[in-house]
Amino acid sequence: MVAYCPVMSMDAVFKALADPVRRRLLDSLHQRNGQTLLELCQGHQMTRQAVTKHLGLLEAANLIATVKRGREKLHYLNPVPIQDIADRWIGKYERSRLRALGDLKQTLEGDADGD
Amino acid sequence: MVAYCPVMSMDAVFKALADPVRRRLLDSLHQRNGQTLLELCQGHQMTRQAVTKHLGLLEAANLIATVKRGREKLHYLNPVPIQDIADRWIGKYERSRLRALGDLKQTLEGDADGD
DNA sequence: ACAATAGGCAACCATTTAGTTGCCTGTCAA
DNA sequence: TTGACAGGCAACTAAATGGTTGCCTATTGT
Repeated sequence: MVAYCPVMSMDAVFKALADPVRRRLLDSLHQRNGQTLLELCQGHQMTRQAVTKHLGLLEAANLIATVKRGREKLHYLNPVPIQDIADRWIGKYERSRLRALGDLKQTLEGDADGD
Repeated sequence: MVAYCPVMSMDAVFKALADPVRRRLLDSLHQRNGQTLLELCQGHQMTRQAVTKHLGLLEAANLIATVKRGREKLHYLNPVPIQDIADRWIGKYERSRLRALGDLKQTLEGDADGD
């Protein structure tokens, strides 16, 4: 097995997820894994080549893995980087959830009254 | 209190998080909430105006809230949209974590042997 | 009153991005 | 073996992005 690099550029993952087309592609693979390029093009109002570029970004971010089978190419979802972001980045905001808005509330009150 | 709209364009949140500068700004507010614009500019190798634009995107995505106090502007982190994405989008990939790579493994084996 | 401070706004520029078209290669099936 | 199918690659275009400079307004402190 390939040793998984913990954060193969977290930035690439964030950037890859920034586009709605790419998120739809991931959603599509989530529904049915192992689709070919043409299958993934279904329902997207753009050329095959455009979809290829999006898939290239997803692959660069390690969000999908591909396998060639004969003349077609199968695409597989890799949810690990998403999980990684959830753990390493989102997690810390989760914890501070209540505190953050509390600070704002306190400032608003202090501005008017100082209580 | 303002009724919080569950998903005030999830796309805006993803796009806002796509830039490392904006993630650093959020991290900075996470460390010390309620900073002024000039405070947030500290350590960023760019003009105040550039930072203002980044903060504008973060505010549009509802990731920060601002309060004017005199001539300065205080910025407060709002972690709710991040939480929202974690719950509504990332969550479903978490669940399929094992299945996804399992599919790929099966294809690879099937390609060679069919076991 | 006035200089300094905090910030807003608009125009402009360079780079990146998202998409296109056109053409080429490799595989499969009749 | 040859035509159809799946996909790769490169050049080009339009629009979005990230940054700048220049100037303006409002607040503050002396």
